[in-house]
Parts: sequence; structure tokens; C-alpha cells
Amino acid sequence: MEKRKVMEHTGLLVLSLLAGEDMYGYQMIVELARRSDHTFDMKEGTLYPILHGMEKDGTVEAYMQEASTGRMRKYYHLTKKGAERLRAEETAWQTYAGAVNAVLRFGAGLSPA
Amino acid sequence: MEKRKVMEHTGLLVLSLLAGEDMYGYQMIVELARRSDHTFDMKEGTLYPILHGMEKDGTVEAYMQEASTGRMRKYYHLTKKGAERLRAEETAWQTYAGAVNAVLRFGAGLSPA
DNA sequence: TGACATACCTAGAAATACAAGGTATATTAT
DNA sequence: ATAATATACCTTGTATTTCTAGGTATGTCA
Repeated sequence: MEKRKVMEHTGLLVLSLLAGEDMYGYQMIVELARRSDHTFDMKEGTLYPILHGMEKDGTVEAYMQEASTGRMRKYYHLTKKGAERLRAEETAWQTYAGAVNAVLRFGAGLSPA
Repeated sequence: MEKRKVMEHTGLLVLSLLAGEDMYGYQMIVELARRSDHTFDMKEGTLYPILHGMEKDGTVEAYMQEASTGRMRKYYHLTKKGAERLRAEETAWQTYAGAVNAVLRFGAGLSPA
């Protein structure tokens, strides 16, 4: 009955992952789950189209690299433009989260200060 | 070009507004904008269907009341079930916001503690 | 009287995330 | 050896959410 949507602000999370190091898609899913204590279990159907879009608009750059296992992986690297976008989205997130908290505190009967 | 979606966690915000006092739709839009410093400018096309759904599933109850101006207003009241849902959604929001912040802090190179 | 704010509503479009598949290789268990 | 699982990439279609863009009507103010 109740459908839940877990992922929002997906772009911010992806950019944030790539800020630390280049990663490949599958790794991002595993890392995001780990760092969020499994609050975010991103689906491949969510991630890959986003990465392709980011590659298209210059937010990230992709390159193939062979793993020690012999498998090929597609790594993504944050461009300068992507880093700017990350900063902008971080600010937007803080504004958003602050606004939600302000509304919640208001409902709790506290002063907005 | 860039389309923005401002509203997420809309149910939580609506429930939170009704936690303090009964409100009518138009008032909720104005109050939400005020309390969020205009971060949330909810559209009528967003709010009214949500209120109707909440009325249908017993989260809120509605009643008509005449304003001092003579106009009729449709007020919404949070039911017991709605109050429970509010608590649940507040918890979910805190988990969600905490997870986003954890991922962001990780990207900033800090320890997850 | 004409514009604007108040106050309710809906149908259709756009965006987003997920479900559910498909392909292929490497590892581990039986 | 082989079967199952994990790794690693991808796409199509569906469901949900929000917005756009209207419509209707009353009250207030210039």
C-alpha cells in the first residue's frame, strides 16, 4: 500500500561521493549505502541515467580502467564545473534542511530564533 | 532550461503546520512560505490534492467555517492517526537529513563520528 | 468598476525514482 | 565441474510527485 521514496537530492549525493575520489557506478552504490548506514540504497536504474546525464552536461568525465581482477570499470571524475555544482547544491541542501527544521520547530511551539 | 523542484517531504510540512492549529488551505500556503522564509512556496496544485488524500485516509478531518469577512473556509484538523503519522515522518526526516549530512561530511574528508 | 487578494478546485505535463528486466565476467560453494 | 552469487554495466516502462495552467467565485480597495 504505502510506497516509499528513499532517494531525493540524488545529484548532491553523487557529486559528494566523487568529491573525495574517482569512483565507478557500482562502487558508488556500495559506498553510499555504507556512508549513509543503509538509509540510501540507490538503485542502478536511478544512478546510471544520472551519471550519463552528468557526463553529457560536463559535470563529470568518464574513463575506462581495468581492475586488478581483470574486469573493466567505468570511472567517473568530477570536473571543475562539477565541483562548482557541488558547492551550489550543498548550499541549496543547507537552505532546504534549515527551512524544514524551521517549520518543524515552529510546529513544536518554539520561537523561530 | 534548469527546472527546479522545491517541494519534497511535503506531507511532513503539511502535518507539521496542522500540529499547531487547524488551518485552511490558503492559510497553509501563506504560513509555510512565512515560516520557511519563502524557501517553500507551495502551489495550490500541490497542496489541495494532498489534503484531499489525507482526508480520505483519515489523517485529517475537514470542516467548513465562516470567516469574519463572510467567506467560507475549509479548515483541516489533525486526527490522532495524523498525529502519529507526523511523529513517524519527523523521525524519518531526521534519519534522512542525518544520512545526507553524513555523506557530505564524509566527502569533506572528516571522520564519520 | 476594475484590479487585486482571497479561497476553493482540477486536468494535463514534466520530472524523478523504482521495478524489473537484460548482458557479461569473476568468485565462491557444492 | 558446475551452480550460485557477486560484480559491473545498461535500458524500458511504470508509479509517484510536483508544477503549470487553467477555472470559479467572493471580498476589498483604489
